[in-house]
Amino acid sequence: MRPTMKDVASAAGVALKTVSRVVNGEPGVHPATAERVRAAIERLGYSRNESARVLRRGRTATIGLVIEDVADPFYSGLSRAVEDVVIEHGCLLLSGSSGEEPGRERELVETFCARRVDGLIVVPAGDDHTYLRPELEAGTPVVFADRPPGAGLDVDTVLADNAGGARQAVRHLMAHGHRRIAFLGDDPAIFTAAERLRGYRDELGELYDERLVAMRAPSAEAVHADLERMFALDEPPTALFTGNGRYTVTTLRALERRRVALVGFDDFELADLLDPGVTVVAQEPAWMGRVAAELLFRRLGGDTGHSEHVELPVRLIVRGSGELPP
Amino acid sequence: MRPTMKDVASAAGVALKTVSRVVNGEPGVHPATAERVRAAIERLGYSRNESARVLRRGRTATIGLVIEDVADPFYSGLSRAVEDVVIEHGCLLLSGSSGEEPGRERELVETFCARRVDGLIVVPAGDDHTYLRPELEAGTPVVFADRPPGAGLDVDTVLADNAGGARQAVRHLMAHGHRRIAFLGDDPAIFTAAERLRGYRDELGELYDERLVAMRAPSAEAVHADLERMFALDEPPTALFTGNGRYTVTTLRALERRRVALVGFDDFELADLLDPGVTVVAQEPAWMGRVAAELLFRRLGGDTGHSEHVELPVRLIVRGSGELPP
DNA sequence: CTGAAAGCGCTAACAG
DNA sequence: CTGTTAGCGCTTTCAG
Repeated sequence: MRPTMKDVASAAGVALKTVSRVVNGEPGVHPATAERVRAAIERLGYSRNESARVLRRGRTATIGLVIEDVADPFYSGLSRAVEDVVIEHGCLLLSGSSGEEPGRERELVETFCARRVDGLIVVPAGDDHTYLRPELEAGTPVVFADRPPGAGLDVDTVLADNAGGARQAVRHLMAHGHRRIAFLGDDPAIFTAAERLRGYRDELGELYDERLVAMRAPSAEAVHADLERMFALDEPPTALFTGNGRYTVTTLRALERRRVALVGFDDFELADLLDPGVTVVAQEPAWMGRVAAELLFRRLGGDTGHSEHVELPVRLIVRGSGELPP
Repeated sequence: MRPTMKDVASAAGVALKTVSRVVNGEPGVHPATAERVRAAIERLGYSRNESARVLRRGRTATIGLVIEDVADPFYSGLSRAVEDVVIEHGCLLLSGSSGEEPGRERELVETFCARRVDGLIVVPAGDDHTYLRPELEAGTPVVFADRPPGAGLDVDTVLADNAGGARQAVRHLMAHGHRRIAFLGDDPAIFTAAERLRGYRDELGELYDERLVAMRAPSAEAVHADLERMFALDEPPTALFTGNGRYTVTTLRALERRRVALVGFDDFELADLLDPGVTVVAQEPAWMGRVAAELLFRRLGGDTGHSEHVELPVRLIVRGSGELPP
């Protein structure tokens, strides 16, 4: 089996505690003794068992991250930023993808909690988070990112200005002469989709027409069908506003080479290389991840103030598709 | 503090061990007793402390994954697949990005090992992995993915057919009449880059001209400069072969709207929407991740056969850019 | 069917 | 400067 501190201790002819001191760089060990211990460690190939340490100290130095899907560029960008902050703080990251399934989200969170992660960053899939109550009461800080928790939970949140971004997109298209602007977005059960719809609707005001709205999961078939339906209207849309990165891409594919004005929510790689370049309302996933992680570590550092609600601005990037005339 | 098994035991008026039996679904507990225990668990909000369990049982039910960068679509696709397999096996995934730095790779691996992960999947950044020796001797299975370990380490590997893919790309361009085919790739210190160069060179044979080869990190400036240099030659290239996804994108950007035949290694989203569509040699990161993870779990299941070396095929996807005439 | 005791490998508290 | 002791919360072993 693997050598333990006890083995190192007898190999070096010292007490267990002395080895512990050397391993943890605690002061008060004679240099010569320390050297003997280090030699024994080297010789036996000893490495501290963190599990035992965790059990004794009560902190795992581990953060849990639940996102929707690591393979989605938005979330992988967020993950990487979280990871960087976590490492800076000498911790490790346990992460999992919920796949937009509330049950999976809950399982992941509960498994992370059973492992006693020191803190949790969650992009929720569901809208009932009462199951987190005991964990919060036990003192585990939790930060929700991208989407808020279900009702009745008072935790820190880091969200983007979804409604404001949607307003900006619509305003931009209207400034370029459009009056018939369609919105293609995800199921409004998803917070961000609902918020973007709200912004779209608010900005359009009188011009709002529900026939120009389609909200469901962005399959190629769904998007194709929705576009066909809208373009067959008496007054078809002259511009499109797509509700997220995946929607934008699916829509561009469905449009084939038809040139229709388009603004998408979320930036994506190569948006600039398409013809025309795709005008987008860009979020910064890495920024969101970093802010959420830093907030979490502030809580871990002892900040027990009121829950904070950060709203990250978004910005319009003009590239051509949003400036096409009606 | 949090309730422990002991607390549950006294609340239910049974012994510690009985609670343990109920929590673990072990047989041999009277239904009525079990019910009392479950009620106490519910009432106290008890959840088992996995750290203590791990310490006692010696298995963490955790797999470590070291990749280059989660934010890179290739690795995030691989990650997601690994994660799925890991979850299927009731385990959790600890992951980290090396950022192509050997030191960071080693730190991550060692930290994972100190946490006693049950197994490790590594996309190495460095080429010396002797530091893994003690871990391997302790019986921790390790699978290398995408790139092999440094000399002297006999472990399982899952690699793509890099050289074959490069040969395929070159053959395709030659079949379309090209004789001056440039190669833009990463630093050949990176295994995949070196292998692709090898395939490119082999296939070109007599036509190989080192002036048409540029290998370094794909910054916009570097690629721009390399292209300028090559296009200024007496016999400039009529086609380009780019060594990975990031290189392809950087090169497309540097080319602006110049139409040059191009085949890229790695597929990427929107390759089909560009004009012309980008012909690529595609790998399947999710497949690689799944194969690596399944191999790892076979080892964890007790398979102690010789180390395996899986080579995953790649496939050419024809979209237009690779079929442009000289 | 139930329980008491030992101990996983480490750190905290306190002596020497 | 060094060592001893107790115990983190659980599972394992063995005894009722």
